[in-house]
Amino acid sequence: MPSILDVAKRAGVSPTTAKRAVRSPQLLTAATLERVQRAILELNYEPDRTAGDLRRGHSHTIGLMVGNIIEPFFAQLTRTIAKAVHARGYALIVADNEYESTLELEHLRMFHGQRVSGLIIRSAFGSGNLEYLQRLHTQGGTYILEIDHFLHGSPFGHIMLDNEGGVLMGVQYLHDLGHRRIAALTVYDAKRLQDERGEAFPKAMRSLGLRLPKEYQRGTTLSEEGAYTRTLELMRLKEPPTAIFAMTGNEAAGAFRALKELKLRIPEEVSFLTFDDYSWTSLVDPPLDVITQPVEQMGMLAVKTVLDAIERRDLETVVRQRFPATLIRRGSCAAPKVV
Amino acid sequence: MPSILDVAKRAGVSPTTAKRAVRSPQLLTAATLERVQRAILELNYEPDRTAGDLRRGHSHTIGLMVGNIIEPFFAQLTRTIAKAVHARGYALIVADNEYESTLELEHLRMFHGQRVSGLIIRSAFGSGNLEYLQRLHTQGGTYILEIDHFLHGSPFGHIMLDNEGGVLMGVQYLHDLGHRRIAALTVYDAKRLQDERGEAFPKAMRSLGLRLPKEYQRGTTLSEEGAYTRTLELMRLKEPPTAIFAMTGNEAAGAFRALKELKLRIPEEVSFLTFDDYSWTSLVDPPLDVITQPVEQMGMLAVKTVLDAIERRDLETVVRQRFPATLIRRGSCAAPKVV
DNA sequence: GAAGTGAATGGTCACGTGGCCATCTCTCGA
DNA sequence: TCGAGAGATGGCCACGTGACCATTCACTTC
Repeated sequence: MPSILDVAKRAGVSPTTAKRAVRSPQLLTAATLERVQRAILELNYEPDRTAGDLRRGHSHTIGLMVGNIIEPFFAQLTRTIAKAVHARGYALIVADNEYESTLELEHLRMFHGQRVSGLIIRSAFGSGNLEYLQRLHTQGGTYILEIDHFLHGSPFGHIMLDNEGGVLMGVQYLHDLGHRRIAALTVYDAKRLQDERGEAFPKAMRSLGLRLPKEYQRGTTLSEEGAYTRTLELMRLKEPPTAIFAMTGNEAAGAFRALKELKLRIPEEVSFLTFDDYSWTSLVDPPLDVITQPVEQMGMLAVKTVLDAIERRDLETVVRQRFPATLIRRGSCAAPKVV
Repeated sequence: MPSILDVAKRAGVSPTTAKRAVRSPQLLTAATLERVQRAILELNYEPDRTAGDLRRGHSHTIGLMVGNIIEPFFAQLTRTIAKAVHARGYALIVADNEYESTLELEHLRMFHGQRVSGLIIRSAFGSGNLEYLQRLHTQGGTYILEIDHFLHGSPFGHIMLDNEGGVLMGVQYLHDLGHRRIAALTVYDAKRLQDERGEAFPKAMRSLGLRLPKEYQRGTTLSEEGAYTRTLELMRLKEPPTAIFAMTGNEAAGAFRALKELKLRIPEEVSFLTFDDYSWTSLVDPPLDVITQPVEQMGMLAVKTVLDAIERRDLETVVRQRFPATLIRRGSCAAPKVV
């Protein structure tokens, strides 16, 4: 693999001059510049970034840790972030933690070993790795930004949806349609799991004066399977909810499957509302009412924040930004049947 | 950021001894080993891979280039590959080419700059970057493996679906149900675009003695929008097809939307078959018959192939493997109406 | 007790780059 | 003719590691 030394030799100039053809061409004579550039082309020389990064003590690499790349939310986020990162000349290393802090720690070690200069992370549940992240920041000089979620007591910046506002908007929407028995597919030990939507739901219900029956309050695992099972249970209660509110797109798939299996007509027999506008939500029958996040905006701001901080060499700036949720109505929610 | 020198100093041993605690602990006395390990813990030392890679002349990084991370096929592939790559101690850098060779070239340059030791690539259309890939292989020592598609004249290995077999299986299935007027959503200048499914479809039709009317042969762009428009056109012909066969999951979404808008009942009025089993395909009404790919197997074999070759330092082995497609019947295809 | 042996530890250099300082050459004015 | 100054080019070292060779030391063997 040719190095700048080979280029220099071929062009008949010193290594320093050859380097300048790449990094500060204005310092060279047109003739010299051209000679070096020809040598670069002939040899297909491409600077070795790892060597440069080693010398400069700061890499051109960003780490991205998501929950699960397959979930469309993260896929979209990854894509936006990859694009923005590449546009500024950095490389993106990705990993997913499967919401598991043990696995996450392994990946954090890998990121550390690769000396990423920035890290955008959707943390696993539990604050177990906060200490490691802090060391990565303090000792490792890595700029860290949380996205979609943040750890309790985290000193880092974050970019998130206004979850509380989104949940309230959803509950309000259902309430205004006339629903009183609303069940959410969410976690009810939300404090422990630091799940904002889970915390916001009972609050929103209370603020609208709605009761939350005990039997509605069994939590799910936020998975498709969990939502499927829970929805079956809910709809078989003596007093089933008149509206189901899924807190993630994953859950929506499971819940929708359950409602289909029960042959319940939406929205005539039960209204259905979910977070996340996935491609299928407008294809099913009826198309679903959804609460969406501005994923692209969030991803782009994340990259800008991280790269600006790195390039300013300012690791201390903390950016905390909330984006508003948007409700899209398509017809899966309606006034409940009068009983 | 602490280096192995700091560890050595703290443990009161030479740098060489300290390194051995990390790389070949069996050479050290239990006492020495423990002293060094304590120092490592106290300093949170993590070896700098970029430095090691520079010295060894071979990085612990793999590049993955996909078409578009948002497409579930690629999302799933990325996840499988990321997992397998991490399991063997490598990092994964991802990029998507948006099927555009100009954009792809930029990303290839980035991969080259990062000195990835392996590259798994779903090439963009057109063979424009083949030369660059060959140089990356020959001069750069990068092991290259194509996935899902391969460039005409490519000297590299590839891992792919048996596209011809899959298309034939689909057409045969529809034929056996009694369909004679089958339209595919595909490209018809398949040779130029090197699209195997597009090439296989007319062949499969001929082999079963089926006519392919001229007006069925307008190509699509393999996009959701393209499939939507084309499906509307097809179903408005004087002699519309009795079955629609979408060649990608993307197209399926567009086509399904079009059929829904036309209020055509599936499968009573038109049968619908598609490649790719995406999460929504079983949620819509009716659930769709699909032809699936063993994405996980493909991803895992890809990683094994690439990493084995790298670790054997054998760049010349070429692996070419086809995986069979599977047909899943759910009820979107049935015998055509007798007219 | 000297030489031999093997285990344990230490020293040195190169990988390709970026940053810094040094040198060379040419022009121009006095 | 000479010196100043600027423009152009060159030399050298460090980043943190891996590879290789060198050294030390305790212990065995005759």
